[in-house]
Amino acid sequence: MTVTRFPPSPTGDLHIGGARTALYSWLYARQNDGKFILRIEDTDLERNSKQSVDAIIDGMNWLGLDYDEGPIFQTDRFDRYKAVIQQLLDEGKAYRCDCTTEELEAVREQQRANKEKPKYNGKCRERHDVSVEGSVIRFKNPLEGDVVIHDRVKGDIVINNRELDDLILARPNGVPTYNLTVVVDDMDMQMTHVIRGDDHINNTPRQINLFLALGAKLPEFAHVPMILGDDGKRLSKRHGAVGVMQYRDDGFIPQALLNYLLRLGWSHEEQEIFSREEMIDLFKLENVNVAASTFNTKKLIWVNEQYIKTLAAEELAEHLEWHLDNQKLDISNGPAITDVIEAHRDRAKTLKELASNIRYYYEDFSEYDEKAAKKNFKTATPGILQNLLDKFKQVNDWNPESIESVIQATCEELELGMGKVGPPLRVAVTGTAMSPSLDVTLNLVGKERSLKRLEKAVAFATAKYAES
RNA sequence: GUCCCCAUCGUCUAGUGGUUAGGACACCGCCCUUUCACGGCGGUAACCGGGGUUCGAGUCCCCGUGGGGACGCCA
Repeated sequence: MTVTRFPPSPTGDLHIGGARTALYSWLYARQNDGKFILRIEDTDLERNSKQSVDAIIDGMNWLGLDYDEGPIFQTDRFDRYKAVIQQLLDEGKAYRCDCTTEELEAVREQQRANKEKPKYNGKCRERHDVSVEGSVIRFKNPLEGDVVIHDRVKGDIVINNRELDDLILARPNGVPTYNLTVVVDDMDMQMTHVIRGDDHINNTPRQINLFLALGAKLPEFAHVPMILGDDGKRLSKRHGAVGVMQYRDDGFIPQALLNYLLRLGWSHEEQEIFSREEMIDLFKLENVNVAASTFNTKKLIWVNEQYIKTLAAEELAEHLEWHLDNQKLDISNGPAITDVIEAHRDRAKTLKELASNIRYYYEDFSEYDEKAAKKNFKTATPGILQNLLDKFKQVNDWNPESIESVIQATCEELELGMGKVGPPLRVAVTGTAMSPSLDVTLNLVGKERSLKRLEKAVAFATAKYAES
């Protein structure tokens, strides 16, 4: 069975880069009816935090990347790691080293000065007199020969063992380190595919050597390229949104973000929008691009718009709920939210924007948009609005058609074009210069509210005209 | 510095020896229009450089150059 995993270290939020490798791993598992595991790599006791664990899980949930096992915490598996390390020690595949950090740094300094790659010099490799107290345990990496990674996206990568050094498996306090725990876990969890960022390519040959030393079956490796910020540098906090949840706050639909992330560095013919099912069905590791790609918010926004335009109104309403709540907009007193969504979905780039665009259906406004009022409330306005108001009062069946016919009637009676009547009416009823077509807008605002606002606008415009 | 990875429009990409180098985002123009949008139509814009291989290279090889990554008792 196919088994993949996503193994973040809990030192921060779930980032865009992490979200994408999680997505790829998840897709691969789902596509092959396999298992997707969430593993928390929390062996750096200093830096990891409970909040980060929660943030990562929140992010995974929001994105809908469900896992079949986990979260598994490496800190719960220390006994197992210790046993493996002991086994390596017993078999002479690992050794104790008591070199001090100062010593190590001096060696590296020297190597750098000699224009060499800094690495451990193997001083303790053949010693047998190192005391347990205060010493680390190192892996005896092979000294010669090549390690070949048969990478599913990059192709074969060859690294000579001379480039590698004896990595530390356990700190003096016995806490195991990353490369050891990853290998033990991937071995124990029978990982078939390791899909991760290509910043890990350098770790892979070391891990392969460890797998080999443990007599374990090698998983397949797939290193996906990094995501860069628009300055060409690796994506980081400086490039705007930190965690994935920031995108929720900014009004993105999780599926849209997933869609964007999928297409960033992967493609299928000329398709841009993929449903969840299509993603699972069509994703191929071999189609993942080999080069790093730049994150582009404008395209993400475009993808988001596509989802806002096409998702079922009910589903959109669910996603919108958080934003309504966040913007303190109570929609219990007003038109059905799905109707409002239908009227506004072509006009919003984000859910955040959508939420703020629809306030006037549910709440009265106290002020007109300054520019809109200035531009559209003229000396003739009170008369026009009063004419509309009188006719609207007579309408019993409040619907788009009846509203439209009133507007037409006013235009004819006053011998004015739609361009003279529509804009002031819009400002009067919505307080803004933008809304869907007037028949739809007034219908949603409702008769009672519309009349009240028209009365207020007549008064406002009259007073304003009287001033000058 | 050493090792590894990479290189097609500004950005995401298609392209696997013969194409007018295609699509998408963005940008610009036109149309639609009571506003804001949507939409429709059209346009600008790319094979990093140099050597090979070949009848023929964006595509294969080599060398540069440029970018990214790694070089931790971080993961």
